[in-house]
Amino acid sequence: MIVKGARVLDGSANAMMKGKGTEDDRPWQSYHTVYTTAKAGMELVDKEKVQRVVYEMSKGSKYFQNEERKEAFIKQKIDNLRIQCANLTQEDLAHYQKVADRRIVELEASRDLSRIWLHVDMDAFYAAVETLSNPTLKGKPMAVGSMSMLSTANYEARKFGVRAAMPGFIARKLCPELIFVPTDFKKYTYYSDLTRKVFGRYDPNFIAGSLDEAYLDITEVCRERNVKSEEIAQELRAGVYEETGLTCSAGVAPNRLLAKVCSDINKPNGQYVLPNDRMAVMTFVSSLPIRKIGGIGKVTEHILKGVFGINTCEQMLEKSSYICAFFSQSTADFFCSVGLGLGQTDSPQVRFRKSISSERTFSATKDEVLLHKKLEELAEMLSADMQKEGLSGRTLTLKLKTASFEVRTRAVTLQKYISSSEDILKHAKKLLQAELPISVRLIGLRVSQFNGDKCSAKSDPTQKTITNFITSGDVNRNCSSFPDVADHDFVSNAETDMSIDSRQTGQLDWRDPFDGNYLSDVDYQSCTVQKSDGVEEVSLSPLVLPYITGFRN
DNA sequence: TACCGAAGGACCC
DNA sequence: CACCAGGGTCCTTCGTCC
Repeated sequence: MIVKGARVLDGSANAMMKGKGTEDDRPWQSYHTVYTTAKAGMELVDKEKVQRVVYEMSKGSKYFQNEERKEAFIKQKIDNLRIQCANLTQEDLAHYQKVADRRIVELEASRDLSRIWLHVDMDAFYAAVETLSNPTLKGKPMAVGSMSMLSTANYEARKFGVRAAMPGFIARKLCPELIFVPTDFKKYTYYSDLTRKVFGRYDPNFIAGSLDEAYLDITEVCRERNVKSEEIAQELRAGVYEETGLTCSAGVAPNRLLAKVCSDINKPNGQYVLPNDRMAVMTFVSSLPIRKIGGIGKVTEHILKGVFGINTCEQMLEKSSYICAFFSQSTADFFCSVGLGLGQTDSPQVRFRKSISSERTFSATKDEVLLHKKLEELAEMLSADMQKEGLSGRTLTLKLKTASFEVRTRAVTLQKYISSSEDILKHAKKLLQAELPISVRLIGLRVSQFNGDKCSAKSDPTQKTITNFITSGDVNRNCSSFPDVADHDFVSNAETDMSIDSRQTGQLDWRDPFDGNYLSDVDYQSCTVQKSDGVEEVSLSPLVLPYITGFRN
């Protein structure tokens, strides 16, 4: 009965896009890839056609089959969550509503509208650089990358539906005229450095997100020069153009998460300013699709949409009781803060790399001699990179991608720190040996647990333990289950700083256990145990129904 | 129970 | 002709040891 209900829901959720029973006559509509969602410069693309071509080119391949497998897995997860959702009682809901409301009040209290953040994003960076060094490319559809994968495409190519993360052979099908240019990181780094010189004029401590984007705290420049953020953005973009001949887009907002969203709005060669005003932020966020938020990708979008009907950031708040019921606290915090339009506003920290790796794809083989040779090459490449960076580490991870695209990792942690190719190879061989025989299309090696990055936990386990027990997870909240440049930190800055700081200095000043946050954390815990008089009440703690839980059965 | 290591994923560019 | 990268970050779960 309930299951049936869930199916009905399933149908209606997709009905908006699919109409009834299109599964058979238009199968491509259900094949979603990361690169089929609209991007800047793709408004006029015949999406239906692109979908169809991508599907036709992919159908039946090993890659495709693996995608189907993963898709099925997620679909099942969604179904399960739906059922659990339907089983929530009124009391449960009332309880979680209270939890959510309290949390939202706390998050709201942490809102900081005192800083002005600017996010710069170069327009089709790699492609633009290549065009700069080869002007004959101007006006022609071109993409940077290879037949197997594209890093980016210029705007002419995007008109055909060609875009980053799309395999080249599919792109060529969409646009037979497409010119392929191999990637040349040296070139991009050179231009990236030029842009960064400009960024430094406005915020010497800017955060470089990648070669082509950065976050600047322009609060001080605006104040000192008594100019509006809009003018700073304008001037900065002009400066970048002057220094490099490249265009970029900018977004200005009270925090980094929103600034990033804003820089995408008037791309390319444009900017958008979201004023430091609570109402403006709430209005902005109310209609904003969750997928625009950094950290919410294809899967999370599917789940939130499919299970709770959440499409916009505002709906994160409307459904906050469900969110608190089904997700871990850090994840729930992130989602709610998205609904409030909160994001990081603190000053940048120096972040240290935590791992170094290299991996290579080749045509699938199970030839052990060949595999061994690949492994040896990788060990040498990795070792060379490590020497260059002066790194040594004690955890070695072997990564394999099977001929059927399944990814496996196997790791060992050694007593001593290693960096020589001999050491790496020696242990890598053992890891590989244990997996043979196997047919793989990719091998990778990664070293982590570097010498010198004291893991904070070791220094003072006791203190952490206690704090952790009470605050349950705030310590790692650095980024809820969503990686990336730490955009979604919504909670007070001191906390985040800690987890990052402690890592680099090794000498931590654990933040005082006092800021020991929020009663609500206690609440989260207590609701697990709540009414444990009747022993079987293990039910609905958010900790019991975790987010990405494997549901093996 | 607390930690940590290992394995698997989601996401980003 | 050809059939989907590579370099990272972080989160979550699980098993084992104490």
